Amino acid sequence: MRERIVGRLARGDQRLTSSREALVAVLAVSDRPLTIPEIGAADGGLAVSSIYRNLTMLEEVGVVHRVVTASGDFAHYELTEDLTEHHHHHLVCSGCGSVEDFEASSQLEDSVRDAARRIARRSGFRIDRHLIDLIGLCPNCA
Amino acid sequence: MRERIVGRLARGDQRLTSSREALVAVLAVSDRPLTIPEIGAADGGLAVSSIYRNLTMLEEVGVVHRVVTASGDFAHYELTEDLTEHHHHHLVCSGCGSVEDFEASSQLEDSVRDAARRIARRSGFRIDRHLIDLIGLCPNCA
DNA sequence: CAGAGGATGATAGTCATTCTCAAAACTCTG
DNA sequence: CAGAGTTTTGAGAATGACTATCATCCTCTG
Ligand SMILES: [Zn+2]
Ligand SMILES: [Zn+2]
Ligand SMILES: [Zn+2]
Ligand SMILES: [Zn+2]
Repeated sequence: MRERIVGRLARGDQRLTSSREALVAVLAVSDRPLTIPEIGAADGGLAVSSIYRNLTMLEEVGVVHRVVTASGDFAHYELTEDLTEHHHHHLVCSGCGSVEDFEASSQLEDSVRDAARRIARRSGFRIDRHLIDLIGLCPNCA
Repeated sequence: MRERIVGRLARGDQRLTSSREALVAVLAVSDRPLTIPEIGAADGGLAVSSIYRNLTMLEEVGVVHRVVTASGDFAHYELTEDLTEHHHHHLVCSGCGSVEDFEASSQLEDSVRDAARRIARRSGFRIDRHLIDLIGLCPNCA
C-alpha cells in the first residue's frame, strides 16, 4: 500500500513527505470520508493551507478522492478505491452533512454497469465511474 | 403544472411573480439542469441576486432542485421530479462540468430501492431519495 | 389615491478553497 | 560537515460562488 502510494506520487514527480504520510494515515484509519477540519484535528500540527495543498495534489496523482455533497459545505476526503480495493458508495445526511460508506449488492452494481454501457453508446460520453448516494437524515438529525 | 407551482408557493406564503414564472419557464423548456449563468442568459433582464434568491426560495418550497457536482463550480438547477413526473439521473462531464439527464432501467431503480431499504434498517438513517451519477468525459472534452 | 407588504437589484459580506511568497527543511555534492 | 540548490511548509491574502442587506419599486387593498 505504501509502495503503491509512493509509486503514484513518483509518476507525478512528487515525494511522500512526512506531512503527506500523516494525511494518508489519518484517512487509512477512518471508515468514512473526513472533512478538512476533521483531518486537521486528527493530525494535529499541520497548517490548513498545507492540508488543502497536499490533498489537492494527492487527488491529482490518484491517491485520494474528493467527495462533494453540498455546496458551501466542507468537502470530504477518502483514499481512492483502487488503493483500498473496496468499491463502495455513500450514505449522506442532508441535515449535518456527515457521510458514511456502504457496499452495494452485486445486483445493483451490475445494473449500474449495464446502464453505463448503454448510456455511453447512446450519448458518446466516455464513462469513468459511477456514484450512488442514498440521501436522508442520520439518527442524530432525524 | 402552473397550478401545482402556485400551490406550493402558497404553502410557503409566497407568490408566483413574473420573475419566478420566467425562471420556471426557462427550466421547464430545458432537457437538462442549467447553471445560474445559463439561466441568466436565457432569461435576459433579471439581476443575478434575484436569480439566486428566487431559486433558493423555489427550492425551499419544492419547485426546484439544486444539483451540486463539483465544489467551486456553478450549481445546476432543474424542476423537481414530482412536478415533471419524470424520475431521472445525471450524466456528468468531469471536464467542463456539464450535466445531462438519463433515465435508469426499472431493474436499476428496483435495486437501488432495495439497497435503500436494507441500509435504512441497518443504519437508522431515514432515506429520502437516491442519486445515481455516471461520471466521465463528454464528446467535446474527450 | 394612500399606504402596507412584499419583491427587486446593486452592493457588501461570507466562507470554503486556492494562491503567494518568505522562511524552513530537505537533498546532494564535494 | 558545509553550503548551494531545490522542495515543502505556513501565514496570510486573494478568489469566487453564494448570501445578506437595504433602499427603491410593485402590487395589492380599502
Ligand atoms: Zn445528520
Ligand atoms: Zn458501485
Ligand atoms: Zn465536457
Ligand atoms: Zn432513480
